[in-house]
Amino acid sequence: MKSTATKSQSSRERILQTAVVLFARQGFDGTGLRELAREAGVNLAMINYFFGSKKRLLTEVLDVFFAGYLEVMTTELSGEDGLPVKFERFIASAIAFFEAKRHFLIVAITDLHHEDPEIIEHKARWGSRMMAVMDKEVCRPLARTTGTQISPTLIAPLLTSMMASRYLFSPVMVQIGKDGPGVPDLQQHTAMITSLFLGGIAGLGVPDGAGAAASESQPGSTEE
Amino acid sequence: MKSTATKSQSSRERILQTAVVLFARQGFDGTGLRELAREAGVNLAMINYFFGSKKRLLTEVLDVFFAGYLEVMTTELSGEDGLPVKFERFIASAIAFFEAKRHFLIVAITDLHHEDPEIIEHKARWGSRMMAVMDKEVCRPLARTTGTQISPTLIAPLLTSMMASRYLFSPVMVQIGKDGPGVPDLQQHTAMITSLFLGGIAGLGVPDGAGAAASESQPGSTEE
DNA sequence: AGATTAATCAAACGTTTGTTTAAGGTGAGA
DNA sequence: TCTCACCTTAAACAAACGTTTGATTAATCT
Repeated sequence: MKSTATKSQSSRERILQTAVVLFARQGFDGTGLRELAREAGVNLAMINYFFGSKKRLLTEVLDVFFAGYLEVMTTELSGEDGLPVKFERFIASAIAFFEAKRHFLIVAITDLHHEDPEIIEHKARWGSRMMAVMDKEVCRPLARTTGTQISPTLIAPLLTSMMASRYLFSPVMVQIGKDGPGVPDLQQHTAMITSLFLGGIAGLGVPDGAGAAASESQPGSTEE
Repeated sequence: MKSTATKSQSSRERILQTAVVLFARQGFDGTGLRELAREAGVNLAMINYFFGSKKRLLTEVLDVFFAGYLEVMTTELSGEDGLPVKFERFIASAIAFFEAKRHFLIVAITDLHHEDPEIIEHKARWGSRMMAVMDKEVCRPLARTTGTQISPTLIAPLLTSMMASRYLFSPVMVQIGKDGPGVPDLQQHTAMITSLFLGGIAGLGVPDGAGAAASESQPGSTEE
């Protein structure tokens, strides 16, 4: 049973396309090279012939995702518009990118814990560049106009996690949805995150309760 | 080099405690039973003696996390208080629980993609119970008071992902933080999420831009 | 045409995998 | 002392792992 990769592609491309699907479904360590070769319709030795090692195949998968995500980030967050406009653009584009590269996203996030120094450092290099963009385009303007100090290492993972939640949980949610509420569609997901991120649940029409004092406890100025 | 498990615990407990740390660090498939036995200071055969199989060991780890998280959810979200108060309580308790059981959290989320039907169904059983609580205590009151229809399969993963982001990204963020902005502490993380979830970035002092029209595009009523 | 290169293949390399077996040890109750 | 249930052990099992080898094909260049 072949996966999405068609026979017309080159062997190298076929391996990469099949790999990301299997890695997303079974994990990196849970996917054997023989299974990958079989699904991709290539000989086992071709994988190491083209990629050198299994680990290097993983880094290529990661590069595809991080390069694309960084570009979305750079494109949508820079400019002269206000933060709400920037965020609305960014969230829409990022989720669209996640949808298109959903398997790459899952591999990138669920293999985040891989303690292999080579892999960790590889991801950290991409991460640093994203933090720089976030800091320049979001955190500094925010501090300048409102005085609120937020670290990019706080806001970036937070926003990314929100947008990725749909894909991280989908295997389980699909199973739940068998005889429960269906999985919400993409537009709902995008609208919900945009609305929530810009206005919180207050933006959904929830009146401020007595506990809304949380908005006064300024983040970014906590002593420890 | 022994891990956190001390020699005074029973072998069974020592295996479980060591397993969750290794699973979180290297993944389920990336952790061998011999390595686990060595780190826990027990004989290899003891693992299958106590747990029957490696897979059953994983389900026990998952049960610890899901049972605790479901309890937090049930406790903090029920009652007569308004939604903002409930959410503030829930976020504080949930993050405290995540911090205490951080390794269990990482295993539960990063192994979400395991396609093994037995594992998927196991997680779906817990998930269904959480969706029920979310629906009863959050989605229904929200629909009653504001008319906004949100599916629990949308809000639950979203909120969980926000709170878990700190732990999901920490391996990479620690590496980045080596010579960049440090990793924000726990209070900042909690305050940020509470503030953001209740009031969005508008609650941080950001004035509504021209693009804040997103708050008007009601989620939950999208046509496809 | 002959030489060179990239691509593909079957087969085997030595390890490591999860699991099982059979034999022993240990301490409490009879 | 014997027993019985529980715990622990070393050794072995087949299967799967990532990687390498040497030969063969097909296309490109001289």
